[in-house]
Amino acid sequence: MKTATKTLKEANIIIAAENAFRTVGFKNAKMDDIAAMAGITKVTLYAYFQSKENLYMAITHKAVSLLVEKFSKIKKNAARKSGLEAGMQMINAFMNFCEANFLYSEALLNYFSLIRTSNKGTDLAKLPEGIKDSIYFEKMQEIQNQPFIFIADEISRGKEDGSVAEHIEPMVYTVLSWANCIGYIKLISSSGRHTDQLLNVSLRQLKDLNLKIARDLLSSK
Amino acid sequence: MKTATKTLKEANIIIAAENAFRTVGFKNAKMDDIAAMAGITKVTLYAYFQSKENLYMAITHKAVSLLVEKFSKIKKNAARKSGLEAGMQMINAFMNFCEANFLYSEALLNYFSLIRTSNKGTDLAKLPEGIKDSIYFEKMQEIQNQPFIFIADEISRGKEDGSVAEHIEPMVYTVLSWANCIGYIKLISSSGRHTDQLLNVSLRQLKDLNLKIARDLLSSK
Amino acid sequence: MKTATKTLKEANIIIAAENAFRTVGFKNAKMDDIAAMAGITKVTLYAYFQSKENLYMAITHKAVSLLVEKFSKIKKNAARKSGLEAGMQMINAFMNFCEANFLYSEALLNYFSLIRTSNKGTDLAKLPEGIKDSIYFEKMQEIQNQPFIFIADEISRGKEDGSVAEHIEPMVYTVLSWANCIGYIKLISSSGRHTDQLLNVSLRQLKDLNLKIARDLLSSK
Amino acid sequence: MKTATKTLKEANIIIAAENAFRTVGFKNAKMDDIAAMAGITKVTLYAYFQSKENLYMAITHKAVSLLVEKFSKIKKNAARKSGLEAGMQMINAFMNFCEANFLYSEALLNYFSLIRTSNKGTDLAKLPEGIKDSIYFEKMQEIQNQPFIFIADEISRGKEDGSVAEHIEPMVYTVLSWANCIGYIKLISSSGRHTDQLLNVSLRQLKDLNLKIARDLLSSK
DNA sequence: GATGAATGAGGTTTCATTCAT
DNA sequence: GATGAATGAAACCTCATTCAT
Repeated sequence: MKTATKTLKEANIIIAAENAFRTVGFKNAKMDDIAAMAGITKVTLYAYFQSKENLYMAITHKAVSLLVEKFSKIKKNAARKSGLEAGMQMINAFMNFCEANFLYSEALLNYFSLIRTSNKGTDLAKLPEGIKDSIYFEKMQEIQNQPFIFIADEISRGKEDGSVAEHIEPMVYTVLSWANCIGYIKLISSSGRHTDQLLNVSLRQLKDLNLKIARDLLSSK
Repeated sequence: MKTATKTLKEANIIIAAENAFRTVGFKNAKMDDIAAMAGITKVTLYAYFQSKENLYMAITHKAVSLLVEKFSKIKKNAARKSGLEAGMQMINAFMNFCEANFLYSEALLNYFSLIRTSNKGTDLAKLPEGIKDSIYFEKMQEIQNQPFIFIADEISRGKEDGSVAEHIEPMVYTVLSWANCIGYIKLISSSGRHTDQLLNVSLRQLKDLNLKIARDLLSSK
Repeated sequence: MKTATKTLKEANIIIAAENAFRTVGFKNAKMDDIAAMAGITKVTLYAYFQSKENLYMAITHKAVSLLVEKFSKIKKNAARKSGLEAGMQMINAFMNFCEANFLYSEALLNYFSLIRTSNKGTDLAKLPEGIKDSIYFEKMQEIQNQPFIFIADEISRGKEDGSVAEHIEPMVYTVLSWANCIGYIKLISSSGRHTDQLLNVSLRQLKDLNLKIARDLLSSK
Repeated sequence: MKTATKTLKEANIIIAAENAFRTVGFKNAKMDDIAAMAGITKVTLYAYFQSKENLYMAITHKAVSLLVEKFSKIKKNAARKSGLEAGMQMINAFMNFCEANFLYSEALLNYFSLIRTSNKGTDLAKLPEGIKDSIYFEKMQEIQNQPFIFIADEISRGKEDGSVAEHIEPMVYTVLSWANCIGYIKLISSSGRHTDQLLNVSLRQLKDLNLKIARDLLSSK
């Protein structure tokens, strides 16, 4: 099959899988159903993705790719803005991205847990079956740091253009911001019942506060 | 059976399950093995915990209980300290607790995802099998907010004793701090490879920074 | 416990078991329920009857005992009637007994199957667990032939008093009659749907015919 | 799978099950073992037969089918013989069939008990689990009367050709004969110990007598 | 003996994954 | 590559039976 066709088919399958996982969760989603939704057979599904885990990993990879793409666009469009602005835009974009795509944000977090689990010692032996030789797990390891680098780069630029304070270590604050975003995301994920309230706290307020703090931290003299 | 005995046996089983989950992960852990480790039969295991999911939920409940217990002690011991100090101790304790107990912190986060999943609409229909009518899921819903309340209470007290700034809304900053902690925890969980480095960032540095920011935020005039 | 009390308790339990078996069948009846119906604990139930099979065997024993009792009465009351009359009364009584007590008739037949199953070779090794050392199985073996003997005795007497033909071998015709009864019982047991019709055959007609044939056979010169 | 292949595989499984049931009895036979004997997995076994009960019902169905087949052949071969002869051949064949196949005859009788049990009221609610929606139970209901019809047909023909007496109602005497056979079968099933003696009665003698009586009844003017 | 808890054995089910055609 | 059938692993369940107190 020509690569183009193949890529298209893969994309289709991934979309079907996303729908399945989003609707009933990873565990409850059945490979049979995913295949049916993608209009193919289960065996064909396995021809493309060698395991359910790998399929999920493909979604994870897609999520990071999409995020990197967003960051890339921001970088391009914000070339004339300050490093601080560009960085803040990325952080904001990350939060929006996660809010808009619960599945993707869960996939991201799951990936983090995964590499922790697999590294109790130093080897990858403990990786769940289906991940071991997952091609998408390989791919993930290649790009997992890219989003961080995008933000750190802007912070560095900000230090040069004066929008970011001197004493800021780019990667430290990148990771810090990233962590704040993740925490926010994880928390709001538990507020499904009341879409904009958590313990009587307005999520919008929380988000704005989070962004404001990040900005203050970076620019504070 | 006397309640005391029963509770004791449950605790034993939970410990066995924790070991299993910690060692091989939730999915790979076998009910048979857990039962064997607890020195009982699989059937007896099912008599106590009606499903694997419920067993995991019991661990989640234990995790929150332990955390609440810690907070409670801090509250008692810090009666003569400022509200700010007490609150910061709790936040610090939360981070330490999660760092020390990866299983517990994962259980906590998993719980958050779960209640999100179950609330797409308004009903609990989408809950995975085994969670429905899980007694520990019930129990969780009763205590899930307690840790937040502990911290918010201290912040409130801090406003009265002047250690916390006037404009601080206790629950907003509680949730914010909580989110920061979670983000930190989630990130460090992915640093298994290099136990104290993540993207060349020192985790200790990150933690201290996180705490410093929280303290500054709360006390800033 | 005094024997009288014990016997009473046993009888109570057997009645409870009969109800259970009659209502939901042997397999579906639960020892727990039987115990509850008898107003005792399951463990106490086991103290009296060592297994479910043995309990069923006790019912079988009761059934045969009741039948023997009936035959005994008939023998006593028909002392002045001919041997043919007495024998026919017994055969008739057997049919009525089985019709009135589906559970008893099934128990009887089941016993027959059982001793066949256990005798593939020459030993009792293949007996189902719970029968092996069943005290009621022992007892059954002692009385299993009694009903036959009662009938055969009357036929013998009939040969003497001239009501039964000379050439009739008592036990052969006893067994033959017995077989006819069993067949009739077994067949009507499948007519539950239409309580008095089987393949458009009136059961009363069938029964009368059966009796008439038996009588003709025995008395035919 | 092609129907032919499927039927073949089913037949294989049934043979394995027959062996298991014959050897250790229905209750003691394990689905795992039956599967192993059939050279498949337990799961596959369940894919073909949805429950142990259904598997047994399939055997019952096979038994009736085989019997009907025998009757069909007799009918064909005895086209030039009298109705009486043909009918007697069928009755004889039935006895031989049951004698030769204890498992089949037990299955037949069990089926009779079953439909009685299920018809206490008017619904099928009381059927043991695994029988409800059993496809072979359905099938059984379709063919359960066929053997009777075969015999009744021959008796009818006998009335026309004069070999059977005028006053004989075909179905009444069919059922009567059938009952006699069943009774005989059931009795000999309990004679396992002494393969040709029961209460000192020769089984062969009993059988011949049974057949003679049937013939006399049908042909008696 | 009575009680509640535990056990052992095996039936049933669900799926991810693989095989054979 | 596509298809239907099969597999393996483990969850889940029901009960008769037994243990410990």
